[in-house]
Amino acid sequence: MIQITFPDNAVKEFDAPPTGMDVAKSISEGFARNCVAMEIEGQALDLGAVIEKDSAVSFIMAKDDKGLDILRHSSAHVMAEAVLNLYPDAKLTIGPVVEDGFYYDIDMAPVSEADLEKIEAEMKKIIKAKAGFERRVVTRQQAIDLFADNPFKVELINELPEGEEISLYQNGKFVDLCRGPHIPNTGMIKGVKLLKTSGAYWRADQSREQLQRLYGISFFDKKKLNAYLTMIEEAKKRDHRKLGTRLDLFSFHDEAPGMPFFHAKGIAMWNALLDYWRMEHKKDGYVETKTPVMMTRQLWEQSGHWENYRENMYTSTIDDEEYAIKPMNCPGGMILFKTKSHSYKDLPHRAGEIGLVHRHELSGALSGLFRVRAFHQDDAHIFMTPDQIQEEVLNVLKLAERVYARFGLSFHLELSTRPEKSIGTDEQWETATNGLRNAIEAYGQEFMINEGDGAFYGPKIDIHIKDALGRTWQCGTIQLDMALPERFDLTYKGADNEKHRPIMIHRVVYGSMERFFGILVEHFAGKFPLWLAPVQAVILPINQELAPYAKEIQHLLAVHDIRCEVDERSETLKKKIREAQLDYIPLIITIGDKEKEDKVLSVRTLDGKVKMGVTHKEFLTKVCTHIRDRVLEGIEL
RNA sequence: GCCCAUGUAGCUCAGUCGGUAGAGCGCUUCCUUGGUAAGGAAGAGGUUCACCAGUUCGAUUCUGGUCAUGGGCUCCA
Repeated sequence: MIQITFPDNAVKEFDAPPTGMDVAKSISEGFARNCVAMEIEGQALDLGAVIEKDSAVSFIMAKDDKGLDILRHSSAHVMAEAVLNLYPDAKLTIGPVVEDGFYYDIDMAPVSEADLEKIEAEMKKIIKAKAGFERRVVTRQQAIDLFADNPFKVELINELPEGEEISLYQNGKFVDLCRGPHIPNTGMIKGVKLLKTSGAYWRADQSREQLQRLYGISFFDKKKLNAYLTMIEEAKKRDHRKLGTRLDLFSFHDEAPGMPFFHAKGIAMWNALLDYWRMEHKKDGYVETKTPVMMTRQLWEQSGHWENYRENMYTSTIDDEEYAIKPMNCPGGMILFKTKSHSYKDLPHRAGEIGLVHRHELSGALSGLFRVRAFHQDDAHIFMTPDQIQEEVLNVLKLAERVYARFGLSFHLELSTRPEKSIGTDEQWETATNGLRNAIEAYGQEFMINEGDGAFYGPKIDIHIKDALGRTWQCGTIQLDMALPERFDLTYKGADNEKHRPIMIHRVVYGSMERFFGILVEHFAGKFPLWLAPVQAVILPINQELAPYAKEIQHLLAVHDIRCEVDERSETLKKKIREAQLDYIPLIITIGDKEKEDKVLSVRTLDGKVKMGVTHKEFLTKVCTHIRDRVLEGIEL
């Protein structure tokens, strides 16, 4: 007699040791159909496993995250099987589940798009067979013998800790080394798609074998797959590189790889972002500073960058003296701090800098505005006494919250603590880490802790924003620095008339202006809020006689700080409207004789609605207020 | 930096099984003077197909290299 206890404490008895599937079916057939695996004493097991003794059992369902992971892991097996069917010489290595699907690293010839389709078709055959995954436990030697022709698997087997059960999973003829668990049968994979391939090194080690990584995604429900594919399509349509070209915002050129050229319209947006930034920072007591782009080697040696960041720095020799182009703003900030003596009464000292930095990123890492070699950080260095840490960090968090909310971005926080390789005393780290932790707790938002992920010079808080498609991006960061004040011997005079070492934080909110710009393009899909839109209004005269009057109106808007163009081409009104809509211009103003006579405007907004007979005064008041308040939503006239 | 793919007019792309290139949009001019998502016609535009070599009578097309872009890996004091 076996007693099974369910999560709700209900108990069921079985005459003979049941499998998980038996137990699931005893609840109902429908329930069993949605079961993926089960959990006993915190261990995930196949539904096919026999329960030998009285146990508390909970089921992992298709709707659970864990269930989806299991499905995807099984999908990786199916993909591996399909590859082996088509390419018998391929050697499998590892095939884990990742955030967005699964992959399998395989030692084989490079795979093309067409090959991917073939593999996917083969997978569908396997899925149709609805075969189960059979688990088998073997000895280490048996496993090694079985995978004798696959050095990768042998390496993995040899690394398995002594005493660990070595299990194999068989699906059809295909056998793979695997811990499990797996779905009851391949028929549960209702939607699967292979997405892309890439090279990857065995064990992520450049000196090891180059493998082919095949990426795929799968779902229990075909509709979910379609929704996912639609989301990818949507993301492609929003691609900031495409929109950046179409909306005439920025471009890249061979003459400066990884360094964007901003066009007039891009800079209009850029300046709107900066105006806003300056306003928020002034409110919070920041001053703005600027330090040189290029400074001597000596400075970088003092800061430690020459030793630790050299390979990413651009250097140059002038008049027999070595210089480096700054990859970070902090050393310049140190020099600025030292231009005068400081009293504890002046602290905290908040010095902002929109600093242009250059970092020589690997050529293969460059990607639109998201990964560039030259970018502007909305940096600031805050110098303070140790007991000001918590409040200052809290202030930065509140500032970041205001800024992100302005764009309709939510965010979450992650705290990174002391890494193995680090400088400073235990006591310093404790003060610093507690300061950050207390600040987040005072702020009152949940946060993740990344143990050991801090910089070697201090702990940090990273702020990850979430965009309109649900993608997250790390933008803001607040880093405590215990190294630079030491290296530059920064001091302030305390109330005790003694010299003290200030605590310093580096912080950014946008992060990289360029990257944030790119994120905004994708977040808004090019349809920017009015205050940010590169062209806020376009004026369309219905015929050419009205062009001079249209220009008068343009002038009227321009003196009210509205970014405005006139489309005086000899095209039909329909066509000009269509093009203005496709350029996502928030205000489309048509000018005819009526408007001229009555001194009114007809205004079409992005939603396609047209409001006729808006007086000039009414228009200017509403639009200027809307822009001044940086309203996220569309304007109602 | 590594693997794979791509690189043709300002933009999006077609094409040449090796015989010195085409479309749509955009641009210019003309006709149309239009009332809320594409009016019509003509024309210009490629130092000739990213760059440099090689094979060939002949290369944009084949081969090799370089550069750039994209996807990933890696890196991220």
